[in-house]
Amino acid sequence: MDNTLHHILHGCKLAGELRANLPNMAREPHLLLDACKEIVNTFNKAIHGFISQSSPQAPMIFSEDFSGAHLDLAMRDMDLLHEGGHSQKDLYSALGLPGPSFGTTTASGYATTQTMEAETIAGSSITGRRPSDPSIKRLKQKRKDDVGMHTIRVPAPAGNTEVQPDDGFTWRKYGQKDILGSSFPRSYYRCTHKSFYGCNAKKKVQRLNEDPSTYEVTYIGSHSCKTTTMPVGIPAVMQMEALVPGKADTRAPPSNPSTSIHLGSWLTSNMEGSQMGMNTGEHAGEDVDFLVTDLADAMFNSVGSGSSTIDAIFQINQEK
DNA sequence: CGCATTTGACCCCG
DNA sequence: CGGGGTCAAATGCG
Repeated sequence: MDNTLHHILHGCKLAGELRANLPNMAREPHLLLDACKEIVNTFNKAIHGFISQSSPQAPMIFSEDFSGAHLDLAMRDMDLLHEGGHSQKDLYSALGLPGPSFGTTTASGYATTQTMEAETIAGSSITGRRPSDPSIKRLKQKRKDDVGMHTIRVPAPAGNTEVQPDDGFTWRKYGQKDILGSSFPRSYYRCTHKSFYGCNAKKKVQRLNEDPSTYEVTYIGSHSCKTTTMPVGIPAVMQMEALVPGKADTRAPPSNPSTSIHLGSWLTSNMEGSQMGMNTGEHAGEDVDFLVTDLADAMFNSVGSGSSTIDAIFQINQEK
């Protein structure tokens, strides 16, 4: 286990270094690729450590989905982002990966956050409360135990900081609350399709004190409805622009305000989504689910002083 | 008319 | 006991 942890820590370190050098390496795609490759290899070593320790099913989720389909998507979008960039096959061969059949798109992966615990789903959200009937009590709320919470920071759309950013899902507001220590109220949303599909995805949107043009969005639960207004093949979270807190100068130029990628969130959401797709209800993959998420977060969010953003590097060519 | 938002009250947890 | 999360009636809007 020590060895596995060492690999993870090393991978985090490499990711941190990569992050620090991103502005420079952006002009050198092959260096970027090498750095990514090394990080992947390091985490792969960690994965192999887990393979030897945990159930045989769990690593399959990681190795297939992460190394295959998700890199496929990542590279597909990198190609979109980076005109004249490497072909996907080149990238795959450079990474030493077999690569999936090109031309197909992974349809999964639109869930925004990790899986909400079944207990939570069955518990707090449906239970109504009638003041006239004190015998009816709401089931216990879950608060601190919010497994599957994921927070990102999203800038307000250019031109109007009053408008909250759209993440591609349809949300229905169900509450607003003044929060202590915050000059802006917090809004509570749940998936519009909750009633139809039992989709238990929720989010909280909080405008930041220190930067009113930035919203902190906390996603809770996962979308089971898979409904999004975004084009097929582009994860909804990718439509949002994430910020490096306190580093406004690393932001993308304002010409393309809403088309950059928060890769950490994207990885998280994609891996989570595919995990949902293939997990048939057994709990064997749970640990790995968290592992995958944590690794992604570690690589792109937790390392260093803040979240990482790739929009400082690449710009999407909007509408071709 | 149906759906979304607003808003005050309720309830749980720390 | 207070803050945060949720409910649901009232209201708004297309």
